[in-house]
Amino acid sequence: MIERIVSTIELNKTNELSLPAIPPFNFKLTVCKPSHFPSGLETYDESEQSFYRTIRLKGNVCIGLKMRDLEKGANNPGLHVEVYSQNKLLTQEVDYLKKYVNNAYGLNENINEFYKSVAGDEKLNIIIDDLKGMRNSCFENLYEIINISTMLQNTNIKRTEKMMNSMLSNYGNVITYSNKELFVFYAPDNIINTSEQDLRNLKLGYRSKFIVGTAKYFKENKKIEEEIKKMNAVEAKKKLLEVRGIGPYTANLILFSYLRYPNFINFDVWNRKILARHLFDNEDTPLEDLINTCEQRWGKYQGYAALYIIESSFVHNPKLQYWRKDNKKI
DNA sequence: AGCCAGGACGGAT
DNA sequence: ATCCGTCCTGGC
Repeated sequence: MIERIVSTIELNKTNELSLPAIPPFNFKLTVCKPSHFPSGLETYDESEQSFYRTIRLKGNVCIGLKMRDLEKGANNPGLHVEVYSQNKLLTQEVDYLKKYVNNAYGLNENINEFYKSVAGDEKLNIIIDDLKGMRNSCFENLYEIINISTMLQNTNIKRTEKMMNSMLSNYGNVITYSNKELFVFYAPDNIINTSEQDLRNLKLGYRSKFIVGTAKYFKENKKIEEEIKKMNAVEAKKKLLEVRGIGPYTANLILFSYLRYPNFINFDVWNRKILARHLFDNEDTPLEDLINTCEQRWGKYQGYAALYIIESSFVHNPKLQYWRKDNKKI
């Protein structure tokens, strides 16, 4: 499956964690979003009902996670996590990992607040009942989500997948654990000596200079991630837009997915069509009308409302995957 | 062969 | 403040 340009690291199970979630919690839809493209960083095993995901800890430690539903009943839900690594993790590494997973899937967020705030919206509530307990998920750190968004810009998903695969095979790591083989995302250090031309050869196009620039930016601004987390949404957006390669679309994606502000929507052409269909039964609604309607109707939870509508359309429209990859109509 | 889709940018207005 | 040509690749 994976082109082995880098060597594979074999990992063993070294720890198990139980992470409780505030109910309701839908394991499958939280860890494995129907709209997400296959990246090689994660995979869902249907027969085991387990989700495999990799992570690079500070200090360049490659980790594999195997997650399943805690299955403690509706009142006591959560995540069971098996940790695979070369060496046993230090206590602070385990603590970091717990916090990281907790935040990536919003386990401590009370999703009932969103449900309450849109209780009057009948059409949305049909979707909510269907996907109940799904949370926003972003397993990437700031550097990784910027890289992915850069590769999402100005192209279709098929090409994004190709770019990701080239980048991961050339600059990431490959780990094997529990009979799965997955990539681990590269870090700024892995890119810093790469030239724009190297990435152009991998068909990253004009994004090449942004990817190289982002690695340099993170090398020079080591505190950027914690700084942005401390800011409010308006400040964070302003800061993000200063990074070359991040525009309004990418900034909104990061504000919603990664920083978990529930009121931001990334209006790419596909989301635009899905939301316009839901709201107006007309794909070609002007962007301005969409923005205003989402704001009026769902206010501070408009991002979450959009997430439910978008994921729902992927669940119920098998053609959508195909359409999204090839830029065909729904 | 030539045209178009897809975000970000930067220069022009 | 807003508009528009350009960047790059792949698909038609």
